[in-house]
Amino acid sequence: MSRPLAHPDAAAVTLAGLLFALADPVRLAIVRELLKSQAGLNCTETTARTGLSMPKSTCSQHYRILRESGLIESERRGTELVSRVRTQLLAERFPGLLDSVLQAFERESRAAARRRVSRASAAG
Amino acid sequence: MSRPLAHPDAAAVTLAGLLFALADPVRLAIVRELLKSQAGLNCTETTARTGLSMPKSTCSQHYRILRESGLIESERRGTELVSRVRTQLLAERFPGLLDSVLQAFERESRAAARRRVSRASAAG
DNA sequence: CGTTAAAGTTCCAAAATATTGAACTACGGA
DNA sequence: TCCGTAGTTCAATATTTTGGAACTTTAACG
Repeated sequence: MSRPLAHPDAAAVTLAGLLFALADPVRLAIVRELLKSQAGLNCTETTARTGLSMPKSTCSQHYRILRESGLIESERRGTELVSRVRTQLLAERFPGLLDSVLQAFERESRAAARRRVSRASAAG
Repeated sequence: MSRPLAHPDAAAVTLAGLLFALADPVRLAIVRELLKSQAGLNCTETTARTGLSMPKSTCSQHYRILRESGLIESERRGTELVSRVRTQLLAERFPGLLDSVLQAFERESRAAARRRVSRASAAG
């Protein structure tokens, strides 16, 4: 568990960094899951909830990238590392950005769900 | 200049694809430059205007990724390939997304400009 | 027509990144 | 103190990106 966790301040958060962090489907899913639970989640829980399966080392890497981009902040609680989305900082630095990405995500999810339904009714 | 250009339709445009395409600083700069010129630009012009220097093969690759993500459409005009941002399709598929990304880009550019100015006045 | 030039594309090797198993560190019980 | 749990780091492997060279296509010029 080693080194102290580095959290960039508002000025150090870059658009390129955020887009890079969000551009990975796994990380986008993690962010979304973190937003759903305002208490924060650890790596293991997130993996479980998103239904993604990945080794701990990969999860750890993704969290590091999310943290270093400024998207999330993490805090040690005993043996685990609990993370939350830095909504306030993000809203301040790039108002509307995270919202619109998540809105797009939801929009896409809804469309996918509709397609599943219509396929099922066509088949049945 | 070989194969016919493939342009995904609205339904085939995915958030992951768009974020991936936008997450590269070079591609983000290209998109921004394309938006500034509503007539469309070719690879060579874009490289010149953005001030980026890259070989043709790299430029071609970036354009292909932008095209396949649905961000831009390209049309052959003689020997060159002219591209435009598919603003309408994007607004339809993911309303507000591109806008907020570009707004964030401008915001960041302005902040960087301010920093340059204040550094210069501190030094002078 | 041939030739030449311009603009991109394709190919492929090298460079850069990402993934992941294994070893390791930290913490909290029993 | 010894175990088990949660994460991190390391190093090897796998994947992706970059860019030079060769190639294709179109146009312009004799």
